[in-house]
Amino acid sequence: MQPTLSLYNTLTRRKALFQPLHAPFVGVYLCGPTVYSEAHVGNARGPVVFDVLTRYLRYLGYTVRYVRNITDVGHLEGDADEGEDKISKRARAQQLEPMQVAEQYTNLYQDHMEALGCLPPDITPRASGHITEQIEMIRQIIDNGFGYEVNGSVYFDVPAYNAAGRGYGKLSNRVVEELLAGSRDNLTGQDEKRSPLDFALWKRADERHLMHWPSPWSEGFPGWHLECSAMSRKYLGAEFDIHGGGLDLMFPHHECEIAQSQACNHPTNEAQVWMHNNMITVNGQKMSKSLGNFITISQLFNGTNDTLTQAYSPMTVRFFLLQAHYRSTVDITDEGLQAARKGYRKLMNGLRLLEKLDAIEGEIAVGSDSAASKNLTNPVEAAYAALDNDLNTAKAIAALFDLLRQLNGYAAKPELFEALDKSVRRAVTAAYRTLVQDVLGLRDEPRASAEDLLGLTLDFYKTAKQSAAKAREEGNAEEANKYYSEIDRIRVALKEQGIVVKDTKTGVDWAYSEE
RNA sequence: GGUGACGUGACCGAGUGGCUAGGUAGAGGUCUGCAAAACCUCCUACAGCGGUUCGAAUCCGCUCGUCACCUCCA
Repeated sequence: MQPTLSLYNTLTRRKALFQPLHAPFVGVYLCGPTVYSEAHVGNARGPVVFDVLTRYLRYLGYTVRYVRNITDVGHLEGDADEGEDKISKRARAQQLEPMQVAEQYTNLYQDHMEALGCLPPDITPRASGHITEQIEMIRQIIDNGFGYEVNGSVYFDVPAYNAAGRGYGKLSNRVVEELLAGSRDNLTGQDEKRSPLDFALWKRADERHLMHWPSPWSEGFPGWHLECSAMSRKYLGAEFDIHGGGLDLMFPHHECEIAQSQACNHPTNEAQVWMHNNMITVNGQKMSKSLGNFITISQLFNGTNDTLTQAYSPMTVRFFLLQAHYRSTVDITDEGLQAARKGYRKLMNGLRLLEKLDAIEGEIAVGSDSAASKNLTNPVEAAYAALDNDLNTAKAIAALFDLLRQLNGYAAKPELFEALDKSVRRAVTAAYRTLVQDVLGLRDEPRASAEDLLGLTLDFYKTAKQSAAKAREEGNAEEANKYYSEIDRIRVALKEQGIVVKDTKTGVDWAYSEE
């Protein structure tokens, strides 16, 4: 397989042709959500981008194993490593089992991701289900001299690691000395850490802590960077192809992940390609839980957020996100979403158009190299080239609109389309479908429910009945019969769909046909 | 303070030395019983100032402005 896809690698700060370590297999890991509250739109960007990435890799012929974890343990709140586990805190407030909270938000998250058109990952590992793997990893880190225990807690020794020439900071472009200089908690006397840069691998649980597990060091819980190193290693190997996440995870989370993995499995950068999607902003400011300026995914779907005037469907949101390149920030606004909705629907109308165009059989071939044919195949090539260029979905979508404009033109003049080379016709309609549905993952969302449409039909039925009755009263039999034949047409048509219209004294109703 | 990113037309948003981005909105037209959709045409911008170059939105410098990471965060 000839590689064509280039990806921007945070580690090298440049784009490079993507070459899997073990083609045709590709291992992809994306940092998933912490399930102690509902996800906001910002949390959806990574999954959507990586969904397109894995879809495209598969389109290119790779066999992908896509892992997206669920963090249901370990992330601490508050300053340093003090404070309660976020999940525990939430659980106490709601009088629920911690795992119940985690389960609830995990399910919600997965429903949202599915609605947004994200195919389920191949593996969705939970941090809580991989405590033994994490303990094993800590043991290795200690054995290799990069971890130390204090009072039942274990910390990663960043200075020792860095002194060994492993390059702490290589991903986020930090220098250990500068980090130390900029550190502000260098005076906290009771801190167990030897260096402010050290981070927890294992924490002893205090009595308020609801989630804890036995370990060689204490009854406690794993540190918050460890799960991804441990789980990615388990399912993808000590070094795999692509690791992704939000830009804000680059430091310290991903930096620490690399350190942990390398402390165990030197030399490795855990993944050969590190990808980071940019943030979603609201009024130019990053959407974040701590700032409180977030729009949850539910709010977006329901329109129940002050910054929104209405609800936006999942596919509108997906299209909105894909209209920007993943490494750019994208500002979420009502206007922007409205524009996205129209664009998305336009694309969907195009999908329906294809059936009409594909039904055109004949051909008065003008050759596949005619100018008209080239005009059609050029945007298709441009779309794939855009995706190959660091997954530029914005540019790919622009190319699709270019193609669509032409197809719409041909729909009005089928004889012109018929005159084109058949293989070209087939190729471009197929490409449109593939790009829109399979690669970008945009599906045709039903605009109206069957029930709503049935209601409309029954309204016409009722009106016709009233008109018929009125005509009969006025002695206009011919007029009345005209209406009755209309009424019968509606009855027969609905019957064919398995619906029986029932005329009752109280009005018109319907039921499923029992035949 | 350290590090990094960005500033594109009414709005969103690609591009990164010469070639129309695209979507939305707006104006005009074609089509049309009315309308919608669609198509055609128009509105053609790159924060400011200097520099490099035959040529810069694109490279360099300065100025102004915005944002991000350095602390949980996708």
